[in-house]
Amino acid sequence: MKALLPSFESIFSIDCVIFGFDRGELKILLIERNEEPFKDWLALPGYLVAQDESIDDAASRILHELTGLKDIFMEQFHAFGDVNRHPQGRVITVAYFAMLRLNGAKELKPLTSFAKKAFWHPVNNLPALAFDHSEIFEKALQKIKRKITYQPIAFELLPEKFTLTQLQTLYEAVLNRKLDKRNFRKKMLNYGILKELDEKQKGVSYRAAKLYKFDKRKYAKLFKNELSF
Amino acid sequence: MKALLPSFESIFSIDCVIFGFDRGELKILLIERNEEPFKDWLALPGYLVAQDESIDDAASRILHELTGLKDIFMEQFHAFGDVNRHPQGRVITVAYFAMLRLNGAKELKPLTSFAKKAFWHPVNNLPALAFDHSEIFEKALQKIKRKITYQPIAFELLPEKFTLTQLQTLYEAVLNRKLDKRNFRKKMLNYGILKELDEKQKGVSYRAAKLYKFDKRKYAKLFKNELSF
DNA sequence: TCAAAAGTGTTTTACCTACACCCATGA
DNA sequence: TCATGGGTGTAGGTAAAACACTTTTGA
Repeated sequence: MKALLPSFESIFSIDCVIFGFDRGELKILLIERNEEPFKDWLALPGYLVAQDESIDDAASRILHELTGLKDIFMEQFHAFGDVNRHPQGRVITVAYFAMLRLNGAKELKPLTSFAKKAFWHPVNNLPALAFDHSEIFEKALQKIKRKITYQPIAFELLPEKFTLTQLQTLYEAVLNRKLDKRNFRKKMLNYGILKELDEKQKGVSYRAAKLYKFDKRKYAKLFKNELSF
Repeated sequence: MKALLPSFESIFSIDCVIFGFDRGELKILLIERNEEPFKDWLALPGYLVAQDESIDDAASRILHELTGLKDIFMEQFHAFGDVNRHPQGRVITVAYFAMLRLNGAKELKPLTSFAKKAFWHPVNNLPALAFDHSEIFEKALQKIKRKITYQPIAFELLPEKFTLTQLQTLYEAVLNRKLDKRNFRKKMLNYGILKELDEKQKGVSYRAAKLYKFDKRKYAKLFKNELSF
């Protein structure tokens, strides 16, 4: 029966919007393309999916090959399928996003010649990007803005130990507005998902702040309960 | 330059999860397939996308051709791309959902022979579906459960004029639990997005309830403001 | 007059918001 | 000793949750 039917192959791609947070600034990961179309343009890390890999697997592989980053948990957020989004024909793309801590020297090094280089760029003043990647980026930004208000995804962006001020700065960067310090701290501590450490910041020329850790165990418990109506 | 590059065609599909609400029961729209693979199976309305149509356009066309329904606003919610989800080869699918009022005789009539028929089926006790459609349906259900708590999508499912009890029954069906009548009414009326009509229910053998309309103008104003942190 | 659903208020508790000053530290 | 960010409390308003009885209507 199957033999009577045609057999399909498909061309489609994955694009990744990877957010990082560094010295108070929200950034995303870009590559410089080394192949047509859009050779030499800046673009989101993205490439075609192989016939024998699931889209989730493809996302991990592509990110790794183009940037050197591994074991990043990405979440799918939208498929982009305008007819002319790719100059060579019909290629839809499935977009993923992730949040990533930039604690120091996570090296960015493309493993293929498809990308000349990979680098972090502040989300403000992004240059024009290849394909419809600017649109994809905007949609991802909207997504995390919303998501950060009901899930503590922010912790992915910080080093393991962080101060409340760092956490607040991050929220302010994502939401793009100032928050009240006292209210912010109260609310965060009330969630009960922070572990206070017996440790303080070091190497600052002012009063050292307490360090905190994100308590994944408590978080899991908290968010098992569905949102209330 | 372009001529040097290969030109792509792609095979991929759209599947639609259409929710309806009828006499206190949440339902979805299914078709009975008339073609291989999965001939004679029940499935979500879905088909392959043409090369020259965007995925949003394809979703509308496919729903129309398989069920006769037109001008339904659908929202994309997820792409499914496991390697073996389609027995004929690599076919990823982009899934859309919509909520729809079933006020009486919206006729379901496939325009192509691809579907033998289209019909509504209660979401409880769904039979096995073709491909990975059960998984797609589950994801859509999760999606609207969450969405109904922060956006009044429920109104799409009700007739233009409805009673507060009907509205509550709908929320209870989607969320799958009982809600407090007084709190529900207070909350709904407080949103200010309901217009009270000078009309009452007819043909019931008990005290007739007031009818309400959804006030789209006020709703638009309310939800322009972003969620507060 | 009965059955069935409509309709209605209060209290308690939790959370949000706005707002300003002293403290600890290293340079 | 000074500059810098760390750290703290309160009052008022709003919304959520819990909870039970009376009213209206048609059969």
